[in-house]
Amino acid sequence: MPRHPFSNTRQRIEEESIKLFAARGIAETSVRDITRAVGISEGALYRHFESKEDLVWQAFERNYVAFSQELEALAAQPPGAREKIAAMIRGFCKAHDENPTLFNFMVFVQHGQLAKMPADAPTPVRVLRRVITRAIEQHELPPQNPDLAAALVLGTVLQTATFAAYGRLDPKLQPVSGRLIAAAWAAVNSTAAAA
Amino acid sequence: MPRHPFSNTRQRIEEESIKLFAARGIAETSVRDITRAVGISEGALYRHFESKEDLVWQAFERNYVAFSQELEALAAQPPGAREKIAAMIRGFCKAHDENPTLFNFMVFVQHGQLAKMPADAPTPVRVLRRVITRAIEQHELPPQNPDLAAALVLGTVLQTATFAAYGRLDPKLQPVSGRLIAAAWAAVNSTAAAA
Amino acid sequence: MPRHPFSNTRQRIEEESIKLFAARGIAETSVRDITRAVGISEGALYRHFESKEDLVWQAFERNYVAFSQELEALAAQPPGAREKIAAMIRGFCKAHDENPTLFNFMVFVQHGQLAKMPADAPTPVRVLRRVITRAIEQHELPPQNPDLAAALVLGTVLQTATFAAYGRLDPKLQPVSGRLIAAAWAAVNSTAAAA
Amino acid sequence: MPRHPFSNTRQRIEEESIKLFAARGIAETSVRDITRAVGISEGALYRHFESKEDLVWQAFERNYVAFSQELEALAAQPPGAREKIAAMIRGFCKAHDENPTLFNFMVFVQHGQLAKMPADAPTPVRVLRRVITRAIEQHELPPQNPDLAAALVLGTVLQTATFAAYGRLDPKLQPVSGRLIAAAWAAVNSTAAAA
DNA sequence: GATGAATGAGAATTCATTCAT
DNA sequence: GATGAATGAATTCTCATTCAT
Repeated sequence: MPRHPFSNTRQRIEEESIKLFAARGIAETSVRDITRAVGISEGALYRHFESKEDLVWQAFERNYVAFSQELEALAAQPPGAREKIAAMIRGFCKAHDENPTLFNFMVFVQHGQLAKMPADAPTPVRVLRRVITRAIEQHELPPQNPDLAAALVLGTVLQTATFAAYGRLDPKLQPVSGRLIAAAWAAVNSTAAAA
Repeated sequence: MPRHPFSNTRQRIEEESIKLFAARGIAETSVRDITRAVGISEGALYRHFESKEDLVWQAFERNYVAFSQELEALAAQPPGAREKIAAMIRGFCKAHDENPTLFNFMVFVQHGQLAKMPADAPTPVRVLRRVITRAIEQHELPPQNPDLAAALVLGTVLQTATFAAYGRLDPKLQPVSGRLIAAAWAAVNSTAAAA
Repeated sequence: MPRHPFSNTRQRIEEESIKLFAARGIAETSVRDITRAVGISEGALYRHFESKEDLVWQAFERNYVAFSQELEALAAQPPGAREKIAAMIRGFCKAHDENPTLFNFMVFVQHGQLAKMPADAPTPVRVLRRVITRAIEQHELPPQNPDLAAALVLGTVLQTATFAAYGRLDPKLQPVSGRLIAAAWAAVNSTAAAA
Repeated sequence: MPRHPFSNTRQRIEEESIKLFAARGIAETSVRDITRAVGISEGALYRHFESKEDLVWQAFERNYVAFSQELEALAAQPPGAREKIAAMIRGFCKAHDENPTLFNFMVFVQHGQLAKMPADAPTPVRVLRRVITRAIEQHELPPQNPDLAAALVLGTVLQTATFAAYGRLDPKLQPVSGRLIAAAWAAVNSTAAAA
């Protein structure tokens, strides 16, 4: 599997794969579909990836790790919990708007790739959870299950992204990131009412 | 291969299909997998469903419509907007807890089945959106994009369900429904801060 | 295989089969197609026929023998060779016009049924050949290969029937039977020119 | 399973297909039969043809067009109507004798392929019909329905080919082409007797 | 690096036939 | 006589992967 610095074929395979995976799903995309989109022969793909599974993984892993690290960096900068969470939500929106296809692939289409991540790798959920746990410890947030709190924040962003993908909302999330931050912050600060 | 004289084969096919679809995905589940799980031959399935696609649709449609109608009924009863939304969230949690597999299939696994629903059929999203639109008109909620508000409510519930499916949260949602209601209500009442 | 005299189910199966066989071909017609056309269950067909193959054979044999015998009778009556051949051609046209579907099934669609006929059974070709052989012996026709002569007569009728089936000619053959007789008689009386 | 590096697999598939189609019929020949005859795997066939239907069509179309064009060329050369028809009949006989299997496939076995030919493509029937129409206009033939006349000529040749295929006549048609020409010419010059 | 024919396993589906009711 | 679910083999076709060139 040579990573030839002067060949962008590998890169193009990954890009086209992500497009097709996001549009139709992984199982519904054949190696033939991919190689045809790239403009290479079927055999050529196997110069760059060991298998289709490997291709899926590579396409996922690199981008997912990069995204997670970016979120991590964003969360590291500001001082308070609210600002950390706000920065992460803005990071989600920015990633989405810059490449909705990649965003949807990473978040919605990847099938079981998440389970292959090493247990200590940074992921958006883990980064978010850590910020929230710390905030609860520091009394910046009321005491609560940090996983549930993470779900509330994440749900705010991801369901909005889903609606955008379905055409039910504007394709751009950044214009509503302020609202999403306010909503998420309100949610994690809410207290259970009597059911 | 016994011929079960008093068993409803069609029903059993649907049930096993939903289990397998929810566990592995639709494309990843073969007709063979299904019929093996049911204990019939592959050909026998086609006595009950015209095609795999038809089976997916039948398994989805009936349950989805029933769920949507239940939500609709729940939203019709109480007077205020907050109580309507609370009733719906409780409905989501109840449906999830009663049959998480079916819930996950309907909400997360169905692939493109939603697009086959007639435009006027009730769906959870449409019911929720209608309640929210009305509430905004009646000044029970601040003025806002009703689709975005619907995403905030839905995201609260569905991301929690996702975390439950991943084992990151308790498998039962009903115990936290009060918290989800509070969070959703806080979210739709929040106001965008400066981004 | 009861041939119940008061049941016409068997008869209806044969009739619908012939229609379907003629329209689509034997291999292209399934038992299900047939039973649906008749309005009975799939299993019921096997009360009347041992197998699909048996059904094809039964549907062919009875009609083919009847047709052959009719031709034989027609050829027996008139005295001269020309009149015998004319009677047979008229018989072909009449059989065609009375039931084109049956005619096409017997002549064009039956696949290998002919080979199952016992070697001494009367068939249109054998009847025709015998008439011609006799005619040559009696010097009513010039000396020639009787099989080739039979082909010339038969080709005249059958190709016309083919064109009728394709809509290239009128669906009725009887109006042109006079012409067909003249053509066939001219053909068997022709002498090979230098090739 | 050897990979024949210098053999034209596509060509061999077509050839074996035609043999099998002519021997058993199209529906009665499975893809498996074909690929076994060729000595390749089933999947390999689909590298060369999109589907079995496509294979049938390709096998038919190319040969049929070639044959039709040859007939057209043969009919174009000689001056008189009789010579044109004679040339065509000789063309039929030559095509038959050179490759009876292909001839039978094109003429008798093809099922519905004819209907796929574009309306303006040359076919043997159209060529023959045109020659006859012209001959009638030029008073080289008595006035008559040109389609019926075409049937008379065609029937002469094709029924002879049928008898040859059934072993009822010599497998070679060219030796009797003179007789066929005389018979066909006599037929189209005959006048309807009283029926 | 690249090609594309070939493989072999497996996919969905059809179908003649059987059989408990 | 009739039903129709069930069978099991066969059919067409797809697909990830290999490999000679």
